Amino acid sequence: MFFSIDPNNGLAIYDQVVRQVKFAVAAGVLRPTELVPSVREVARELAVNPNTVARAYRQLQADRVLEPVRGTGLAVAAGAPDRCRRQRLALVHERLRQVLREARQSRLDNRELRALVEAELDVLEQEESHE
Amino acid sequence: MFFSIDPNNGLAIYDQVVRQVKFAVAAGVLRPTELVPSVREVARELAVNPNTVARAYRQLQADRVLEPVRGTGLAVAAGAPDRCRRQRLALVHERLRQVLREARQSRLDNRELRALVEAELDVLEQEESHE
Amino acid sequence: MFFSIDPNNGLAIYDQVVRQVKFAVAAGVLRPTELVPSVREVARELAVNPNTVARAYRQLQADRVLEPVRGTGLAVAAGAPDRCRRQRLALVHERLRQVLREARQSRLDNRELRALVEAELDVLEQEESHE
Amino acid sequence: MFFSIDPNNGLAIYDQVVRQVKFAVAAGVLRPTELVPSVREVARELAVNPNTVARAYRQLQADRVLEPVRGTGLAVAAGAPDRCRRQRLALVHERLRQVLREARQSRLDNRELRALVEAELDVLEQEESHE
DNA sequence: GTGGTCTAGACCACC
DNA sequence: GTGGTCTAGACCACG
Repeated sequence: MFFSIDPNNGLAIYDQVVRQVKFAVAAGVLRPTELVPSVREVARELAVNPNTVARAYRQLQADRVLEPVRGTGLAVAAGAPDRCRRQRLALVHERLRQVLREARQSRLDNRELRALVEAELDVLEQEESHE
Repeated sequence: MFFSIDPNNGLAIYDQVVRQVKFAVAAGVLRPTELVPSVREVARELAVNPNTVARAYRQLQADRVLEPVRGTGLAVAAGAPDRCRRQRLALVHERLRQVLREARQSRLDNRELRALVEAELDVLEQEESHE
Repeated sequence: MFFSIDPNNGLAIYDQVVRQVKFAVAAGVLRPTELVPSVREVARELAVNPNTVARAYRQLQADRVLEPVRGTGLAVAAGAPDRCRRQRLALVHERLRQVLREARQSRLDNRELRALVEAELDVLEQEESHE
Repeated sequence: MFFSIDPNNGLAIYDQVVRQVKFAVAAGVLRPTELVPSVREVARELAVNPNTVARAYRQLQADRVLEPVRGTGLAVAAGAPDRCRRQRLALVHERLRQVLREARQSRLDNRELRALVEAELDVLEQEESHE
């Protein structure tokens, strides 16, 4: 599936779902008119309360990423990929900025920060290659 | 002064205070036996409720970074610099990892992520040179 | 219910709650995965401010006795019974030692102290049999 | 000297001083008309703020254990030994009861409690013989 | 409904 | 003046 949740992310679970759906749409993994998995299905897979998924889907409808198809479910909206692509960088940027800002308060200089980033990127790459 | 709070940090205010005190101790800005500014003083400067600062200071006592000097205030504990230095990297790492993990889910590759990081580092540097 | 508070205990209310939860877990009255009564419920029963109970529960989380179940409440943690059993004697010992130390300063000898203890134990037994 | 303070006693420092003076008077270590050491002297010996000792002495005057001798200092009052002897047991009893009450809540039975008390009495005896 | 955070303001003990 | 405790009540996120 598309989603993986980390309860200790700092981000609310419903927000993680929202963001990941947007990422999937931006990346073309989910295409316009395509149906997203049902609230219950996602809830089961993520071992999360259905209300939480429902809330994420509600948010995604408000953001015009999903739209209801009567009697069928929720589908990716027509203009969604564009909107999501535009948001994607901003979403990541925003969080990255907060973290780097704090890192600077901790008196780490740019060199040390770059090293940190590289170390983490390596970890991520390893995780991915193991899958 | 030492502290600056960002309400949209994702982190609770009391947690930001905790982290910044630890950073200050790790960096040697606050030295053992030195008194930290009083709850009321910090609360005034940050325009925050004294209870919020008190909670941060309570947490810092639990973490053995601060210790009470009866009727006088809170002082940096003896072994605190070591403990804080050891924690500093971990604290930053932790948050950085979460953000990068999400960034990868957004299907940005390492090259793009590095560009993002560099862009943000530049922004930070400019901010600092303007001060 | 589990808890009973004595405002003139010398101990802070939140601390009494902390200790009693630990005792209950040590005694097996509260078992792992079991939910503790909610902050609001305990607050109502003890006629105490919810924040006070919340503080106790926060402390118990820091001590890894309780752990959050998102949106559901707080549950007894897996390793908690062991931890609590190990702490139980120490907690009681600690307070007992302080009192006996003072009692000796009052120049009561061991014989008189034992008599005092026996007298109090009798009182307690009577109280309990009356219930 | 008469006094020894334990900052982690749970009891306020000034209260510990009050109680110990009463104990000393009850035991005849301090006799009527005898001068007690000056606030400054006690404060120095206990490494405590003079205001704290002053407060204790104020309390002791209110309790008619000490009385001022103009231009000289504070002396043990005439009826003080009787009053203190009567209070002594009550003071100790009170604290002992609280501790034992908590101990029972921790589900220790009388046998275990007696063992605890004996263990602590032994510790105290050793401490005293070492002095 | 749950806990988490924050605000506002009280009182106390200690220095 | 200091920190510690407690109360009262608000808002939010999550289920």
